Amino acid sequence: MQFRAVKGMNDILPEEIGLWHELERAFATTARLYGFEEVRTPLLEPTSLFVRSIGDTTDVVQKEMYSFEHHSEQLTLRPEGTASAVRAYVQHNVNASEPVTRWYYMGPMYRAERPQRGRYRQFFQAGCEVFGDPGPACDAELLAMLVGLYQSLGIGDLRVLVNSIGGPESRARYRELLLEFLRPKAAELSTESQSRLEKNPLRVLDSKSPLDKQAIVGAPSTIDALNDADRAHFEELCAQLTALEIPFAVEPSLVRGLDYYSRTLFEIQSDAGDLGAQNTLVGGGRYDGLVKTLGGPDVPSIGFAMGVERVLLALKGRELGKPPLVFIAPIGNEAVRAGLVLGNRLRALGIRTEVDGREGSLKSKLRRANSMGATLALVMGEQEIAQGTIQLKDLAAHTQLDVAQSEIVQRVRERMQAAVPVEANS
RNA sequence: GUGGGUGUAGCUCAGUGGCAGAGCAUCGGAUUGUGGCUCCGGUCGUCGUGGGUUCAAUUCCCAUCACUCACCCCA
Repeated sequence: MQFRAVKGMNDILPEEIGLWHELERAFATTARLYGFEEVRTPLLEPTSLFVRSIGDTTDVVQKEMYSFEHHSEQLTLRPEGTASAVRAYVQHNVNASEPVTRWYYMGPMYRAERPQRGRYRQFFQAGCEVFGDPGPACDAELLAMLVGLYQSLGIGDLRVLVNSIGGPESRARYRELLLEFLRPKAAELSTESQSRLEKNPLRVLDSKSPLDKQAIVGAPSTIDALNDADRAHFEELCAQLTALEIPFAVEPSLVRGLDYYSRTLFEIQSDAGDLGAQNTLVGGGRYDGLVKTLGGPDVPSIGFAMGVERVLLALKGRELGKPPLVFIAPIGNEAVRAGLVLGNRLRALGIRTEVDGREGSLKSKLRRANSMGATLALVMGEQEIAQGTIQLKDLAAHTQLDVAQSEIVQRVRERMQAAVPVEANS
């Protein structure tokens, strides 16, 4: 019996982990730079948390959650991060100790969708949430942060899309406007859209069905239905983005699928790298009513989540240098024992070291040293042991010299000092 | 849930109704103990699985499973 990873869940092998580390570090560094602090919440939450926050008419809740019962508790593997963050924010009364809270998180999410490029059943999200700031300044700042992050990673072809669906009042009004527009055309819509027309008419807007695209031509835009306060919020956001010199487009068809959003919605897309049809790197928006919905105080909030695998796809093709390494090649038992001791002395100095204790020819060991991208090789054979030396080989320069055993650590340290520390690119 | 594509060596893929192939990787040799390039050689396969047609199936047919891309939806 040959075991395989569960469908839609991927192993991340050492070959690709370097890019993950780079992205994780870049995201965390950027988020901290903007005043965010990390939170880690459980992967498992009460099922009702997601039903309440995401909405029971959404696809995520209706057919994509990994839910089960354990000792008569209904539990779900988190399909997204915002609900958990809000739950933790409310549970710990965070609003009582500070007026504004900025959190970031990273971790796996679970949705039982049909996998394809850029969409997996276990996938990683990196996200930020701001509690207690009604915006629009923090809305603009989030977008500035994201654009800066992607640019610093070298991802090109960025498209920043923004929209506003307004608060509850504007949203209700828009719903009616849209229904008035669509009802006469109901027969022209795709069957999916027909069935959800009355339940969730906004979803028709971002349908990719040609029928629906045709039908919504000339439809009222969400912007048209905004009340004065919502409109002022959105217009100021646009002005701030312009001031920050962030190119953006107002996209009236941008309506997020999760029910909790209000006012600002945004999305950043790219066609860089190997991204397939799933070209949305990050999506987010404001959810001013969610904290209250989940039993907390009336605190306005905004957040985003980016798909880590998608950002990685956008980066694909980039090579990372291997971290510097000292490769110890001892021949014979006596040399291997000495090599083990030497290896630990070097590691104690923070020098990444591999000891090749295998039986085998020196040639095979040096071949491995080379394929590992080692900076230095230390040859310890009969000859060296006999004369109390170790041969220090510089793999790149093709030079070698015999060094007394008593001096080898010092010599290696001098050679490796120029090299980048292990953490920097591993 | 719907539709398309692909399953042959560790990887990327050729190929044929009649002995199973290449490149890369790996291992060894050319150099008794010296890596990158070069040259020579070796190892590695139930040709996804099950059934059918046939003297003969990896090839043709049917089924099935897996992977993959796209739709839906989403990050």
